[in-house]
Amino acid sequence: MRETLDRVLQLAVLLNEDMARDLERRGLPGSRAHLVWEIHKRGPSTQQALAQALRLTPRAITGLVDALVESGFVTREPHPTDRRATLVTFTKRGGMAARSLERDHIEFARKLFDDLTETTFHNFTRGLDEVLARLRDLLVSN
Amino acid sequence: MRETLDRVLQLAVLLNEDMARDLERRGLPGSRAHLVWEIHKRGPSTQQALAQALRLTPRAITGLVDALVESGFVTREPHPTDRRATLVTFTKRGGMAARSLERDHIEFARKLFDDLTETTFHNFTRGLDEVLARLRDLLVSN
DNA sequence: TATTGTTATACTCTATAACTATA
DNA sequence: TATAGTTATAGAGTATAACAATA
Repeated sequence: MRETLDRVLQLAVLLNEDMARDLERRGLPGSRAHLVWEIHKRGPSTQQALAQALRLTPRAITGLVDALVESGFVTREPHPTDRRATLVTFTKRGGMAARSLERDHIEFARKLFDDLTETTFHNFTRGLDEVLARLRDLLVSN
Repeated sequence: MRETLDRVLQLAVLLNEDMARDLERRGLPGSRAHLVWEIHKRGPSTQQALAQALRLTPRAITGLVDALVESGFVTREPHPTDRRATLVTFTKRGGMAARSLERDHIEFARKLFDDLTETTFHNFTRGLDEVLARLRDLLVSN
């Protein structure tokens, strides 16, 4: 079991490094990509909403949004009904970047799993589901 | 396939968060634990060797070792034949911490996989191996 | 000359606390 | 009063570059 856990951890490390390198090439180092991904999933969002979704402080979001504004991925638009709030919104460039992330994410999944037989893939997915459920249990009762 | 990749990524995130929280409780926040783990695997090591193993700059290792010396996990011992180098070496406390990490790592693997039937576990491990091999291929030819 | 580790400096990401404008 | 976001400040982790001691 220890060997299997070690392999899961190594898979996590390698995926992480690979994605980080890829994102850096796109001009979206580190956490900025998470923010782009979140806006892609949610649409234009207040900074509060983003802070909660990413479990960061509002201050951290301010810094990330500043960086993404500067690099031209998003703009701060006025909230239509609450003048305290801003809606972080994709520019054309930001929207294109997000859609490109999504496409390449799917393409990457295909490359990663395409070699597996249908049975192996199915069994892997099944085991993964059980492990994930078990981990969630462990975290709740931690 | 996209759903399976998403689950792998979520497993990575959850494992990461869980381990980070656990390590912080032991007084080994963030990267210091990686360094302790590496010294545990390698035995007393020069900072150069640690820099290469963790793929960090020598300067980063200096900072991590400083922190571990200050918190009493390691000492810098003179290298027996090379007076430029130091051997980063566990104190009693550091050695105990490393062995405790190892024990809990194994215990965690048991908790995570114990519910799976033998067949499910075997199939999961097998799929994991293939995915890991495939990912290594992709990284080489990136 | 090359290598080991350090000092000096800077950047990113994160946090807490105090503040402004609005609700 | 409470909420959205900012300014001010601090700490961890990382990097590059220049340097001292040693090989």
